[in-house]
Amino acid sequence: MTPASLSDALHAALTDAVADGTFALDPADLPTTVHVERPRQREHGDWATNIAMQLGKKAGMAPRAFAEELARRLAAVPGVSAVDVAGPGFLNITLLASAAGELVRTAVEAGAAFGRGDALAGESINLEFVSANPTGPIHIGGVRWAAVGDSLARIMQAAGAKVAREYYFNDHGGQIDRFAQSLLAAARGQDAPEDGYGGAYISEIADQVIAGAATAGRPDPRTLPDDEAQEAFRAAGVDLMFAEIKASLHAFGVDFDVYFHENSLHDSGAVDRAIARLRALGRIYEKDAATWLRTTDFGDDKDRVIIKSDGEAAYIAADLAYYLDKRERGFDRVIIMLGADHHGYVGRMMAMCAAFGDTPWTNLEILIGQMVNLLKDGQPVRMSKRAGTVVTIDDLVDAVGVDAARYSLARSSTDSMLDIDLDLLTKATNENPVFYVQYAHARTANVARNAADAGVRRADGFDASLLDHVAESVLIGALSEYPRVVAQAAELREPHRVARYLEMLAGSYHKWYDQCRVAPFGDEEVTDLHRTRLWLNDATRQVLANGLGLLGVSAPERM
RNA sequence: GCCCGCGUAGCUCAGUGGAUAGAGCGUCCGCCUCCGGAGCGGAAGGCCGAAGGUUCGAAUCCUUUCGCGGGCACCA
Repeated sequence: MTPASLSDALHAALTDAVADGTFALDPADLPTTVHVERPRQREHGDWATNIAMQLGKKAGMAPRAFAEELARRLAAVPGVSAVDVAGPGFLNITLLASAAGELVRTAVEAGAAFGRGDALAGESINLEFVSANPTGPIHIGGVRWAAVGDSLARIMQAAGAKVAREYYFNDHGGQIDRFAQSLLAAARGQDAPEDGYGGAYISEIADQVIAGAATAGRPDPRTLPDDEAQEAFRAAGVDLMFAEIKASLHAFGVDFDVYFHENSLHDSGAVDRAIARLRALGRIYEKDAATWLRTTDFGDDKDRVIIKSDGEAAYIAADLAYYLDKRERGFDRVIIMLGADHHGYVGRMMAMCAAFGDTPWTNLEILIGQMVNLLKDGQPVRMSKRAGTVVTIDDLVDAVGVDAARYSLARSSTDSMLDIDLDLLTKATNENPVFYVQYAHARTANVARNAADAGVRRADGFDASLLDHVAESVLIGALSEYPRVVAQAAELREPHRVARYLEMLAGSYHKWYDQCRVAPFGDEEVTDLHRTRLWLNDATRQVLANGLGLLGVSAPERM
């Protein structure tokens, strides 16, 4: 019996009681799903619900009386061992070991599919994340979105959604011009321009541009007239930077389905078409030689310039076209992950969405994540390219490896600022909870090996009623929560829930391991208890592997 | 000034109205005669920033307030 089937049983009991008039409620008053949760205290049973406290008053009954009646009906359900009413009206439910343990078989047999669900079935989602400017390597701030975004994509896919990962590549505009100027200056041995980029990577890329031109038999770009030279460095430099970013992300385990170039929106006329569309809808006006979008009609603080008075498209013009492009590619849900420093965009982006006739927060969803704070010796360090204190995605991976990096970035809520202490990270890797979880997985693999050596085989027997140790019912309860954790993480867009869940599951497993032996001692005879425990061991292994997979973290057989 | 996020154990952080507020790391005490001790058991450590309110019940929701971070362009 799973929490879902228990929830269904509760719902059925409520429906019956309403139908026969015991509860003076309208069927519409009943929630579609009755929420059950694992009680904090083990003595409170396997599952608990507060439904009696929610509905009692509505039915004109004392919550406890309501609970008593519901308990009576639920106790008759097969698989339910005991139902107690506690406190103000909690229903504490204990399952028969045999009923609870069936989940173990379900999990093993479902394999990699265990935990997949339909919470997001039928949704076609475009998830944009990272989208760092190609003016330098991805630094530690951007890495957070790489880890969280990719995990979110995996989780939403597990929840049944069709997801495209997308990276928006800002290869147009002033920042890129400054990047090109910086490359040119470095190539000619000059100082970086005002507001330019001065890191060591700039001269490295400049050298590569020069070398690339030589290989291709083109003239040395340094010798061209200024504007041609700058364009040569721009075109080649952006490509090189792009390749580097892509390679770094790939090494981090993150591959995008689409790398979308902003330039293409301008070149293809998509920007003009988007503006024409809005003009036809009456959302556009001209003022002070600029073209404006009336975003204040849709809740924005002020109207936004989309074509500047110098005739150039403002940044948001490309956003209009990009959003429209995504929608026209068939995505009914466009999700964009942005850092807190871009929070100011939300209002205008939602207004833009509404201006097209779409529904803000439904067709367009913007997730704001707080920034990463870099610490050294416990003190915050301001990252500066000149001071050499920039920490890139590659630095992080070199220091701690992909698993530890991804896990530590994905395990906390993006609503919270994240402190990353480099010194701590580089020397004390065992302080990362990822190893606690991975070790649990390695341990399940080891137990399985030992069991196999001792001649314990799953196929020879499974008797769920034998899983009656407290540690086993706790572990089974933990396993049974996994599908709902995945669904919830997907719906709330919160991958960290999966990580926290895995830590809890690993804890339950370690405790079980300590108390319940799987492989027989010495010449002890192999019994169904050993076999059934091997099922439980393997079910845990499967869930740990599935969960780590959603985070893009490996599940090692040995450590 | 206005908008958003966050103030929970020594540190880093979970906890989308429920029962005695949790984990990892750090500190202290135990456990290798049998599945790997990267583990387990136990202890210490909290006025959940503060004050009001909502209700059977608030770390969680509302208001106010203090502190920290971020944002308020014809930059991208």
